[in-house]
Amino acid sequence: MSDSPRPPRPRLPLRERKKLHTRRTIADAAFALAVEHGVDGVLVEEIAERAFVSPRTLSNYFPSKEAAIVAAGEDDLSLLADALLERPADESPITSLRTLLSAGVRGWTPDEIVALRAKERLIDEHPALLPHRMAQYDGLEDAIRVAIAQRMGLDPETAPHPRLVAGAAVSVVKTAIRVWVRQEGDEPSIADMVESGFDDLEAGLVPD
Amino acid sequence: MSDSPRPPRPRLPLRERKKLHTRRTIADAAFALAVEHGVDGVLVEEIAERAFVSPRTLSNYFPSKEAAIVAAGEDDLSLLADALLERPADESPITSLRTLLSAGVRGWTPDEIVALRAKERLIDEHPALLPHRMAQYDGLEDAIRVAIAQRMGLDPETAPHPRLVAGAAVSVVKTAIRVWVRQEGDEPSIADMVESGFDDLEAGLVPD
DNA sequence: AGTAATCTTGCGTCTTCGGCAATTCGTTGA
DNA sequence: TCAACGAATTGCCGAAGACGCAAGATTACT
Repeated sequence: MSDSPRPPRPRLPLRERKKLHTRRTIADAAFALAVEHGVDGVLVEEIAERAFVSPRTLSNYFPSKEAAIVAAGEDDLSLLADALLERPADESPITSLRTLLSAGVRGWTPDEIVALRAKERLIDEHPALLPHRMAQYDGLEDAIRVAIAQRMGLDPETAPHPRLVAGAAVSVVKTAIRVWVRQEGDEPSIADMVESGFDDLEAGLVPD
Repeated sequence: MSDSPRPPRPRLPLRERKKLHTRRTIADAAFALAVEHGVDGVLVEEIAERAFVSPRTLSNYFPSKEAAIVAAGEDDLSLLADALLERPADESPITSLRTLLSAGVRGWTPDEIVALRAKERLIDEHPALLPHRMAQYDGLEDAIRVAIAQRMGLDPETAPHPRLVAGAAVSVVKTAIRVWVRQEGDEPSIADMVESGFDDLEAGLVPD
């Protein structure tokens, strides 16, 4: 373990960090209240109050109550993108993604996992949330696509391959989460499911 | 061409057909007006009027103006599901999907293709529409997943494989559309792109 | 034909979304 | 350190939208 001179992680200016914090606070408040009272049982006013901002400010951060709720617990996509770019240049995209995504998932704390389950249940119960969660997955896909295209020296907009890889990888994560949420206990873990999902992908999706 | 005794396609009762028709009329009106005046340049009242229903009725069909706009031109998922179940039992899911999806896409009329391009542009310009389009793709994925699981005798809820296959197949379609919309001319066709997307998938998504 | 089930609609109400302008807070350069 | 600039927060307010409810119209069933 050499302490490699970590490329200068440009520390965010205070203003940006504050924005991030506000955004998270709002999302967490929205999510907690939604779990407690149901999606339509909570007013944006209440969410704003719990997050110590005005309703007007909440509007600046999220275009809708639903978007705020779903945004809770989302992890930072720029980190994933950075990590993707730092993988060995000769590694295949799928391998990079397998490594990073399964590690990322494995790194979730028990609290985060509990929250995830709650979030899934909430979404199942409130169809109005679903579009926003799907848009979130699409955002993840975007981040992956752009990073992969960059790694491969392709145009992120028009190259099909990075899009496919990103879409498939996101499907693996989505599948792992959805199946995991529906199963009885906590085993197999989400990370295990991500791994086997990638196995399936790399085998060309042939049944068994 | 033997006229195979097509399993009795249960003709929909009048009421259902009427509902379908209303739904389409509303969606088409919403889409047309949105293209013309922009998403926020059109009132639900105007959409309702053009679709010969009351605004209140529009609410019964769609939970939001955005959902109505995006619903325009969506094709019937039950048809795809039926078709999937009618494929030879020994065919692999991926092969079935390749066949049906590329045929489906190839069957789009020029008008539908023009509309598709307009729809994509509209969504690009109006981020509020994106979540709803994503939810649409998720609906397609659901239909595929359930049919595949049924074909394979698996539980649609908890079996990972059908979810993965469905997700990957939808990614192929999504990719084909998005790339096609961004390219200069109309060639290669969307159907060609679907085919090569499946090639890529079946090869395990290895780069070239 | 007559009854039951389902759709449509109008009305009223509550909520949300976002423009605008004033204020507060963070950043930057001297 | 301080001043000047840029950015975020907030209050106010109006325009729409979403939906419960109940009455009337339409379709389905026997």
